[in-house]
Amino acid sequence: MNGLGRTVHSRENRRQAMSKPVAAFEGLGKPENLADEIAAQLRDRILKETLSPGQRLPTEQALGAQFGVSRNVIREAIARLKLTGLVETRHGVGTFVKQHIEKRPFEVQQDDLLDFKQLLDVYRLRVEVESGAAALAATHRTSAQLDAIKLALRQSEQHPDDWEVDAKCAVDFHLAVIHAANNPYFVRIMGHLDSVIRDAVRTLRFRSLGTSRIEEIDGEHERIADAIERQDANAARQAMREHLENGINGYRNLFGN
Amino acid sequence: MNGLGRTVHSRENRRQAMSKPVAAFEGLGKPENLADEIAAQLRDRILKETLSPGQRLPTEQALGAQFGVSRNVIREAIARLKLTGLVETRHGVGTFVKQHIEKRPFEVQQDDLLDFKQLLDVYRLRVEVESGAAALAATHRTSAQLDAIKLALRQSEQHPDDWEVDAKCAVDFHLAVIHAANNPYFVRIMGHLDSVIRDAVRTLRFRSLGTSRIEEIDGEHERIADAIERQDANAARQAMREHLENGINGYRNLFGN
DNA sequence: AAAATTTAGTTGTTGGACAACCCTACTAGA
DNA sequence: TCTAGTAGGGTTGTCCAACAACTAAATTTT
Repeated sequence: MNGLGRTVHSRENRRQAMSKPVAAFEGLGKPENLADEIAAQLRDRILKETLSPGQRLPTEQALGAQFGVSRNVIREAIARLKLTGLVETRHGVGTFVKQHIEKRPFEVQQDDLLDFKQLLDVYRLRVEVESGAAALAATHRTSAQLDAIKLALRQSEQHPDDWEVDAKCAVDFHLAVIHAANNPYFVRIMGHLDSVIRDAVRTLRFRSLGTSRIEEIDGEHERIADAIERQDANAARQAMREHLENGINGYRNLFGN
Repeated sequence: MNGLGRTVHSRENRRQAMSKPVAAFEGLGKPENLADEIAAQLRDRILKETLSPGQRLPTEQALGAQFGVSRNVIREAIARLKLTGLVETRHGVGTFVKQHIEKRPFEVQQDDLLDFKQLLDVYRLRVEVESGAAALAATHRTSAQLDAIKLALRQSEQHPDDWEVDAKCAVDFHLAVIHAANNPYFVRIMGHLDSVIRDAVRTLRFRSLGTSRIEEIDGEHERIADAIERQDANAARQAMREHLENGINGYRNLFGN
């Protein structure tokens, strides 16, 4: 044994499974792709199991034999790990687990968000970032951006009945605030966090508690917009923070966190 | 013309350049790798030039011909773009620029940080995240983690003379606070931001203004630690924010931002 | 006209080959 | 004996040619 455990599908099994489109395996998930599947498995082994920083991975040939795939697929899998900063390859020497994994780019894996605790952790990060964006918007906004914020607000108030339209307007409002910060990095990370949170909420089968809060939400949005208009950074930050925390508190009671 | 412009190195030129180790090209940067080089070029074309969302890229064969490399290299390059969320491949159909680029994982490219304005934008994000981490640390810390924070503080005070040791202790202090938040996502993104900022500071050739501030820094650290000990989240957040903003203000005056 | 089949084009995967590179061990000369 | 150079094995990087799996459109059949 060389420390990497057993392969999951023998080459023959995989071949069978792929010719019959029924696909015997795959409890849940995305693989769809041999390289993705293998990259995910290697990532798990690096993060959880016995592959410590600086340690060398088996050769591409060996990995190919273990997983029952060609060297090319292994190379693509390793390329993914390289890009995410988990490993590093040295030409003619081998592939090694990186020393400083903490430097790697930030990304939330969908697999991570299976329970409410993890969703809450991500949400807390979102609260900080978006509150900061609101504060920056207060001091850095252009007048056109302020108009966009007000517009989203007014459109939301015009549809107090229609549930879906109202939700869309709320999204527009938050987007307008973030863009008003005039900081591309806030836009980038909020885009990522928002999509991740949205997916998680869907897979955890939350149903909108928001409908019971629509008037309060409008009021909170108004306070945020006011603070941004007055260029009061601290007030904007605080208002946004309270708004976001109100949004999650309903769920927190359900889960007792 | 098919919209992708001309190739940079013909196959023959590249072959020559590779047999002679002098390597004719390489103005600056990392490529080292054909796939990396090509992935970078494709990324530029998607972000800046004429490749709009939803549009289809040329086939892998065509790209290989254009760049003068094998289809395999093109595949690895596309795999990188796929992972960073820029493109999406559909088996048997083609490769397409993704519609919602904003969902892609958060990563600061080193190329982005060439001037102080951009560094400041990233730093603002860091301020928000790390202040939030301090607040979380105040409410979520274990007693062992509080001890670690205090230890880093005391070690820093013990070396008021040694410049390098003091800097190391400061890093330890910030790390201890972040970990005390007990939220893996804060750790992850702070790791990324910190390494990016560190690199940028180096390449922009800043020299430590910090030496003139060592006593103040110790005092600010102490206020942060106190607030965390008292479990006063708002005070911790505020203290950390002021500390970080003090740290950048010296430079801001230099650049007039 | 609608349904079934064929066909062309594209990505996914494979296996083998060679180049470039690093490291170690061995050998030849001082 | 010690040092410098060389040869060799092992690993990653790149290329090539082929086939499988898949999609969409064209063609044929009903």
